[in-house]
Amino acid sequence: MNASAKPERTRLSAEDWEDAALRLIADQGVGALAVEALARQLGVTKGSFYWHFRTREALLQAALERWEQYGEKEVISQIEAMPDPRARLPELFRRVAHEIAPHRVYAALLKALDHPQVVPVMARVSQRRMEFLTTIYSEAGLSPDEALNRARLTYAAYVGFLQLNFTLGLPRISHDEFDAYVEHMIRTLTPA
Amino acid sequence: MNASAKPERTRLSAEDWEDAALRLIADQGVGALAVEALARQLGVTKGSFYWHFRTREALLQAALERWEQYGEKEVISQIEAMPDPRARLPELFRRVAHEIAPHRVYAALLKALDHPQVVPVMARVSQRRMEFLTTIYSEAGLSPDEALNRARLTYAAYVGFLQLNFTLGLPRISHDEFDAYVEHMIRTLTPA
DNA sequence: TGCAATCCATACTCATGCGTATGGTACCGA
DNA sequence: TCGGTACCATACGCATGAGTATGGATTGCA
Repeated sequence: MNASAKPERTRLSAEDWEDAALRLIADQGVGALAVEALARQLGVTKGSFYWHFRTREALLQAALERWEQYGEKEVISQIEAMPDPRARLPELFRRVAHEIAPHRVYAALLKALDHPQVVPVMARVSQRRMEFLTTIYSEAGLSPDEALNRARLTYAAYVGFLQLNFTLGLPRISHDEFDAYVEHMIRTLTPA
Repeated sequence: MNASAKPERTRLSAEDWEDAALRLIADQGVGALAVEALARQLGVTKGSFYWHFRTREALLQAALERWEQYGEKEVISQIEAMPDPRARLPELFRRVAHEIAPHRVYAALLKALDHPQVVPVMARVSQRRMEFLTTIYSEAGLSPDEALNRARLTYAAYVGFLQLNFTLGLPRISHDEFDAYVEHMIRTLTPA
C-alpha cells in the first residue's frame, strides 16, 4: 500500500523480470503475464522491458527455464540420502504436503498446458519426478511394473490435489483434516 | 475441407451456439472461446451471435449450465443399480477409464479455474462426484473417515490423470499398458 | 570530469476481439 | 400475399496489449 512495494528503486536486470514473471504466474496464471502489467508492478514502463527482452515470448521462455533450473534438487537429494528405503516414501509425502509454496508455479503451469512453450518444460519436470518416484517404489520392494504404475497413481494424485485445492477451493479442508488425509495416502499408497 | 463442414446451411438456435462452444472448449480451452471464431466455424457472422446472446460471457454461462445439466446421471444411476456394493468400485473405475470423450470438457474446465464463471460449476460437479465416491466407499465397508479420504484420493488421481495425459502428452502410454494401470488402481484403491 | 554503455520514459503504430447500429433476407400465420 | 418476427450481414466504435522509435537519464570507467 505504501513505498514498501517498490523497494530501493534501483535499476533492474533480466533476472528481476524473470522472478517477477514467475511470481505473477504463480498468482494469476500464465495468461495474466502481460508486459505492461509487470512493468507497473516493478515501478517502471515497457521501455525497460524491451531493453532486456526481445519479446514477451522470450520472457516467458527465460522464466520457465529459470524455474526448471531452481528445480526440486534439494528435496530429491535429501530423500535419496535416507538410509532406510521404506522410510523414504512417508517422508517424501509429508514433505511435499507441507511445503505448498514451491508447488504454486507448477500448479499454475498445469493450467497452461495448451500453451506450446510450457508443454516441453512440464514434460521434462514431470518425467523426472515420475522416474524418481518409480525408483523409490522399486527400492521399497515393488516389482518394476508395480513400481511404475504406483508412481503414476501417486503422481496423478499429487497433480489432482493441486488442482482441486489450490485453484478450485473445494470444501476448504482444515489443517488437521489435511494431516489425516496425508496419513491415509501414506497407508494406501505405500507398500506395507 | 469441403461443404460437409457446413451441413444443410439452416438457421441456428441458441443451443447450436452452446454446443459449438462446448466443442470448442473441449478442443482448445475456455480461453479460445471467441465469438468471431465460433461464428466462422458455424458459417455465419457475429450478427447472428448477438441476436441469440447479449454477451460472450452469457454464452459461456449458458454453455456451462448446459454441460452441467447433461451431467453424469446415467453412469451414476447404473452403478447404483448394481446389487453387490463391492463390485461397484471396479466397475466404476473401468467405465470411467474407457469413456474418454465425456471427460474432455471437464479437463478443459480444470485448466480454466482462474475464470470466475467456471469455479462454481466445477465446485458443484466435483462435489457431487466426491459425495458419490464417498458413499460407494462407505458401502464397500470403509469407515466414514476412511471413505471420505479414499474418495479424495481417488478423485485427485482421476483429475491428475486427466491433466497428465490429455493435455500434457506424457510418455504416450499404450492401450495394454493403460489397462494394466487401471487394474493396478483398482487393486490399490479398492478395499480388499 | 567526461564519455560510453546501460537502462528507462514517452509517444507512437498496429492487430485483435468485444460490442453496437442498422439494414437486409427468410419464414410463418392471417 | 402481405406484414411482422426471427435470423443474419456489414460496417462501425472502442479498449487492450504487443512491439517500435527515439530521446533522456544514470552508471562505470578512463
